[in-house]
Amino acid sequence: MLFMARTTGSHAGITGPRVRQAALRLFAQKGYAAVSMRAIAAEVGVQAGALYNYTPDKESLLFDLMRVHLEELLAQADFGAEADPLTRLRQFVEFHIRFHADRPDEVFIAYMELRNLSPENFAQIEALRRRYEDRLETILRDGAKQGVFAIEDTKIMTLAIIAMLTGVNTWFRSGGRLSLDQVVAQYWDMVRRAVGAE
Amino acid sequence: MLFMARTTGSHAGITGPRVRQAALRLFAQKGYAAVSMRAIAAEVGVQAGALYNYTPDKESLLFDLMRVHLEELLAQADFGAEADPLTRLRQFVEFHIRFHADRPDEVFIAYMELRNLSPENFAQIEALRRRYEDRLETILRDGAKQGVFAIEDTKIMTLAIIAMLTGVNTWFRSGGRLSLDQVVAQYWDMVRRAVGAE
DNA sequence: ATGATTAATGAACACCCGTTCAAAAGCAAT
DNA sequence: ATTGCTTTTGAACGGGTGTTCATTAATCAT
Repeated sequence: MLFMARTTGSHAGITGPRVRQAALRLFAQKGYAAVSMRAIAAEVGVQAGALYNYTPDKESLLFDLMRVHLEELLAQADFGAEADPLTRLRQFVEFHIRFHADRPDEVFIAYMELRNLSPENFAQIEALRRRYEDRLETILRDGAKQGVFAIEDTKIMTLAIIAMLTGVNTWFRSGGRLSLDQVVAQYWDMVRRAVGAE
Repeated sequence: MLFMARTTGSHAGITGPRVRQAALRLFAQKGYAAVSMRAIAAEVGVQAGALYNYTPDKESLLFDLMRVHLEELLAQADFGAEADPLTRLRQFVEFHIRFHADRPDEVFIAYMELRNLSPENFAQIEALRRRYEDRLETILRDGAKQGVFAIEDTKIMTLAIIAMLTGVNTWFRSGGRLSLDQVVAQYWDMVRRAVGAE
């Protein structure tokens, strides 16, 4: 029993993920404040009370969605410090666009629903986001130091690039006029020029 | 009585703007769905019922704030077609940053609360925004045609530039490390490079 | 089959929502 | 002081909110 997995009496293993998935979809579609716990429960097919087997409260549902999203972002955003800055910047641009295009709902929530977090949770999410921004800024600083980039202020450049890249999510639709490959190529052109490379 | 309590009768000319101002502030701070009509009324200093002398319903309050904001944006965003594209692009960048920095609440609402509009109102706001984007795209197309800019896809470049410039609002604070003049100068550098000018 | 454990129900709690409207209160002109 | 008009009140409407919890149902180990 001590080493036995918790298989006893539950489709909790099924309901739990379904709750998070329903919350993600509804939060992204209607906004956190406009989605009731009863609406989430209805989407899952249970009563509202059952949700509290999987989350202590509504805000934790939102917070966990954001936290997991940003932790995945950080886990995958690894651009080895051995490569040259231009290569690492290209990797960053491609990674950012593809990662975000794959998760439109998570991205939307993580940017739009920050107001609904408690100050403590807000600080945690902001810290994760800051760590991601630092990955890019490190690349830019390395490139500037080596004379590969011509950048006046790496902090501004960092925020400008991320804003530009994240903006793709507001209009890109798979199956539209442009393939994601084309989008990546064009944004890489713009970023490369903006940092003054070549 | 040393302090006159708020009285009734003939304050419409004052109350109306105060309602819109309170709604703007609260919507930007807490989000549309999280702000009650009673909260807006409390900010103004009246009862909730009085608000309905100034708006038919809550959504119209939001819609009018967005509409007026975008109409002002369009009214001021006039870059004469006689100047050369590079000058007009510089004017656009400077105008966009300054106009948006002056109205953080309006900008925030107009980007974040679109979900809370009815389909008809949403379409109207989107049309206004599209007209603004077209002002920039016209500049980019003119410049590309004259060979002043090297742009593969003007539509993408338009959206990328606007996303980059609007991103300033997420971090710029008056009295911070950088003056608005410096911000304008740096973003102009980035945009000029991105479009391949010079 | 029994007992233990877990998950889900459904009702209840206290409170908040947007909106309406008759009544009251203020103002300006007579 | 009275009349006509505008503005606000305050209560009410029907319904929705997040959350709790005793009860019931479902599952698994023995």
